[in-house]
Amino acid sequence: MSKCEQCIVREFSALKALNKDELIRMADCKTSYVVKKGETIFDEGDLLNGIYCIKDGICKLSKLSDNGKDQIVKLVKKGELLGQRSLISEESTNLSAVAVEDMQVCFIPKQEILKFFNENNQFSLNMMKSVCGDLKDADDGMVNLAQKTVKQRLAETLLKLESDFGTFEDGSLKIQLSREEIAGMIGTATESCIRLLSEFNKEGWISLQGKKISIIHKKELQRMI
Amino acid sequence: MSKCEQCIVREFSALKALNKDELIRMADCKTSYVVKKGETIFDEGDLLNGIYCIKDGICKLSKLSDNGKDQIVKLVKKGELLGQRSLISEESTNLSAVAVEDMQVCFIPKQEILKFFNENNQFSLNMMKSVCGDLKDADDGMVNLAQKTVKQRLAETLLKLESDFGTFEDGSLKIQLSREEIAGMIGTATESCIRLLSEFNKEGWISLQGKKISIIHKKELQRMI
DNA sequence: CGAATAGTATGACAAATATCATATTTTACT
DNA sequence: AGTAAAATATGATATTTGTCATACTATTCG
Repeated sequence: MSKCEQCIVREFSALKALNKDELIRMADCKTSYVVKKGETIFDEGDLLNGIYCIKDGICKLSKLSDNGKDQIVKLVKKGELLGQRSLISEESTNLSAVAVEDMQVCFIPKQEILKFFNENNQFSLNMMKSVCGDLKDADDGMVNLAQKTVKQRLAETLLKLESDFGTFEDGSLKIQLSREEIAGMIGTATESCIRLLSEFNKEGWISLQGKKISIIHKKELQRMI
Repeated sequence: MSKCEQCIVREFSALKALNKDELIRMADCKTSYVVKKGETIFDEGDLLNGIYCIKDGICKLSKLSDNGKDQIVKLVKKGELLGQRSLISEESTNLSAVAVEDMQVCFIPKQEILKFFNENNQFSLNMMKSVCGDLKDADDGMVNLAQKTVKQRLAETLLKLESDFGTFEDGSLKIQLSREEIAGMIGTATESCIRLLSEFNKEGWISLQGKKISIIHKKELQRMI
């Protein structure tokens, strides 16, 4: 069993407030495992008995709509926690979490987290801040979905993917999503997403080579948001 | 200065966790005032120095989009708190709050709330739950905006207005919003909203008499969601 | 390696929604 | 009460976006 004390990713989440003793306790009760790309961590409606700490990789939080499309609400990456909302609300999840690339995650049981809430005020505060950050993002997301065009949302999403996940040396986005997943993020039909990507490509704003997407003229994308 | 101890609405929010001493302290430092319909409590970008407790009335939380339209993210009513997100995140607000009907609100300074966070764990937990509830609603809202038609969102919104705010004896919704505000909630153009309301009216699912809206056939509205 | 499958691309068309114009009704105000 | 202003209503039209069909390309798997 690896030690949480030595795990650097805890510094990126509410867990950074935990002291040495708490970290040892957490290491004792956590279970860590690997999630392959495409595998599900939890499904809409599941009752979670704890939260997940993402040691490596990225997953998507999404909700299946009646029309059969998967709306992606958030991408969660290394260092972030997963499942807090459900745990705090004491409800089953409203979203499912699926790995977008291979992941390493640790599961921390509910009882342990509740103890932290009770004994470590800074941990509670951190967690609150993190949820508040999500809320702000979601509110902004609503406004975008309601008031911006698909084209604007695509431009914005591409820019955000670049700033959140970075690029390889060749300039292409490190995070590789399918066209369907990008469509699910911006809330449009897959064909519309593909069409607009082609258009951006023809305009010379981005370049497409298979799944690799590179932003060529960031300014042009920013201008249209 | 009225006593928070005797104010019933505190039971409906995170404030219910406060003990007698804390309530007395809060009563001491709070300021209560009246907000007339249409008046602004705070504006996008304002730095809040505390939170608001709504003693009576309803306000809308909205964000102005570049296209000049106001997207309504949430309606906040009697008993709820306002401004927590901004206070916890220590950021300026991303939303503005405007009274939809005459209101009575109390302002509680930041320092006091922070003290409660530090000394009253149940208060923190309650606050967290409330923010998590907002997050769930926002996530659901995103999926609706992205995946449902304007017609479906209008039907859903009407049903939600009825269940959240109730009806008068004549069956009309207690909360009275302008067509523009309803359009701002469902994320569409005012004309589209008016047109669909007319259509629902002609179908006999709702009835319109000026600003008064009554749901006649709830089942039909539910069926189309 | 080659077939099967999933993913990507594009055209043609349909449906949903926004925009603009204008009429009508309601509300606010002196 | 009477007028100005705002809100509501509706038609005509343009634009955006979705859907369906089909082709092409990449990937997987025996």
